[in-house]
Amino acid sequence: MKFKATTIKDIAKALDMSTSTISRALRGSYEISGETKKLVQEYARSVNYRPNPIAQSLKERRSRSIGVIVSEVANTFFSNVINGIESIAYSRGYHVIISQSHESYEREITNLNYLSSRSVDGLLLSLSSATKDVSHIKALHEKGLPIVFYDRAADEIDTHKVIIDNFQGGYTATRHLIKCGYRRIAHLTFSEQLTLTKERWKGYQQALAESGISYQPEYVKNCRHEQSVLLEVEECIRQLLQLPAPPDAIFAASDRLTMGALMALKKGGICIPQEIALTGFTNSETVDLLHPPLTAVKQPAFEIGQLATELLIGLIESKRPVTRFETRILMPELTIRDSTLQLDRYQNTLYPKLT
Amino acid sequence: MKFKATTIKDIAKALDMSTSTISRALRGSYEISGETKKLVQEYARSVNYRPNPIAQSLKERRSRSIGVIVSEVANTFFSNVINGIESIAYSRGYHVIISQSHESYEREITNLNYLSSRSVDGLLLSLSSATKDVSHIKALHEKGLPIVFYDRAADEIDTHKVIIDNFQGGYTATRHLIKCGYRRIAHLTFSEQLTLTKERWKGYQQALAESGISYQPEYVKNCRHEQSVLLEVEECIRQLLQLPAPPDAIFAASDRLTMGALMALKKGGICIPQEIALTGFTNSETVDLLHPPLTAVKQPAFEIGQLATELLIGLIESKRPVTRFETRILMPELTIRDSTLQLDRYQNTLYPKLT
DNA sequence: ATGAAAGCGCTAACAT
DNA sequence: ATGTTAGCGCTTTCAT
Repeated sequence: MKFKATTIKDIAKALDMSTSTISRALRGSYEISGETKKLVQEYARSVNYRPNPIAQSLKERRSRSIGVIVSEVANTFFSNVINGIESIAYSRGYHVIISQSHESYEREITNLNYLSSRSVDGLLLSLSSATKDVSHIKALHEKGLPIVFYDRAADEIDTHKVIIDNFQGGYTATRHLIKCGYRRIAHLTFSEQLTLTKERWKGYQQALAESGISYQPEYVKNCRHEQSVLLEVEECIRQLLQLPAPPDAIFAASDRLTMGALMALKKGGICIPQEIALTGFTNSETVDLLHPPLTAVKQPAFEIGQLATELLIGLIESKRPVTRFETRILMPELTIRDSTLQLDRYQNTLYPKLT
Repeated sequence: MKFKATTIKDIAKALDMSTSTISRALRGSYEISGETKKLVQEYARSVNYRPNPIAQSLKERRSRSIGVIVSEVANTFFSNVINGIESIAYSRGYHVIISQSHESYEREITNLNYLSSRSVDGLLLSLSSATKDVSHIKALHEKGLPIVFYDRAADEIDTHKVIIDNFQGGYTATRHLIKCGYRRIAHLTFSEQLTLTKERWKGYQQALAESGISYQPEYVKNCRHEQSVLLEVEECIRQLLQLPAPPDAIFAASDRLTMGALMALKKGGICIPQEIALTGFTNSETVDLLHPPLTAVKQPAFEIGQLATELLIGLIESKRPVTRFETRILMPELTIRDSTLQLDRYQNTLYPKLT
């Protein structure tokens, strides 16, 4: 069942030369006469010769491939990051190997081990939401494996990072709600150990504080992603609506939470934005087609992938060890649609003017 | 910058044994004494030894990895197929390498060459919509590379295939529209060379014929995916609506066409389903959250991935050449939502009764 | 300008 | 039960 491809040896035999001559001729070495080169290259083409990258990798101790760990490919944010990664990797001659952590710490470790032993030349990493301890990553990094974090980075590891301004994302979304006139704003957060979560949360708090709205801990609900997101979100929303002063708006900190909230509210027959406003992070491409179209913060996923890949390839191809690392911060963007409403009742002077 | 991992040689030196003893001990060969085995295995663990899969691949002429070509990871159908593939591959000890063809014939060829030269043990393939000629695939297949097609298969190549009953999908969707009372049903198709397209189209025709509705070629619009899908679909719909008897319903044959149609109709301010009904193929998970929730045909993407992977691994691990190939046909499922409406005006006897 | 030979890490046929 | 050796396909040093 195995098929055998043409090797350098085959060509050498056919042309009655040595393997080294073939190897050199194929790579255009200056030591080989033009005539021989031409002969070899033409013959190679005629038999459709392809160098065996496995053998090359073994020899050169590099694979010209980079490993990527995403949470889920079935998430628009990550699939667009992948497209960004591929666009750069492809043009620089690298291949991309993708694994999914499915938000599991164990799978993250398994994948990491696989990829590193598989001799990827570098790693593009976004932490799983379950990851609390990053020593497995640190170990690889200290052994010299080039790693670039994207989106969800580990503070403890000093390497290149490409993230977005999560504080700003949380701030802008919340600020928009406040400007619209909402005052009782709930916040759906996820994995507390991710810096990203904390930052978005801080942005939320800052926006509240600036407008003199007091921070209410009971308005903040953490979804641990331990069971079905939808169930978790439903439960959170149920609790929120049972509060003596239920929120008039929700800001969800992730794609899945945003969709979960939309689903849960619909299921509960609650009108958006009339009964409650909703905004959140999402990269969904059909956000305009939803009911209602969602006011949402979108991350520059494609650009994140591109930038991270450029940095990684820089690391891989650097002649001497890199010791100065940079953190690139991209800006998320809020698009206002119909799930948040400019409330007339706040157009007057009852509340502090907001600019 | 490179880091050097522990090799069998290192262990052999440290323990003063031969590399073959180490190799055998590590793989638990019966020829090695329990004592030696234990010693070696413990030492290996203590130095965190990992076999180098590149070297293993080179030696064994297999990589324990399978290549997958999808059109786009950023398409729910394909990302769910990938999840299905991974779930099986993972448990059988295979790794998955994903490439995207982006519906381009050239990229399909490049990826195919890369993957095959990269010594994947087998290939899971879905044709790009631009692929008309499959001789590049045929060549690989004839060389003995195990290939399983999923979803979009090449008729000319005799190998395992996992597809859905596309005829049934087209038939059921159209039939549903007819049952609702729609009579002027348009059909948005894509790449004419794909069998899948033809089958869905046939299903559409059959449903019409059974109800005595004459087939109107001007109701069938082909979108070539040559430019932005949205623009193409918009143009198609514009043409449809300008017909003397514009359609009262649209059946779209692919995910992107369905979303494109929804977008175009919304943009044109046309109400669904009041002014025109819409149904189509889609695997979007947010289909319930759309406005309106779409009546749609969903493909069992996860199962397709699983089944295709099982068949492929069967092929890879088969002792003798497989000559009898099977085509597994899964059933798509129509879910009725709000983008199609039971029209009262057709509840009477004006039109032939439909059961 | 070309060839011979070693070696990347691993496995396995063939000794012993 | 363990060691020796060859070889997977390629690159590269060292001869010639």
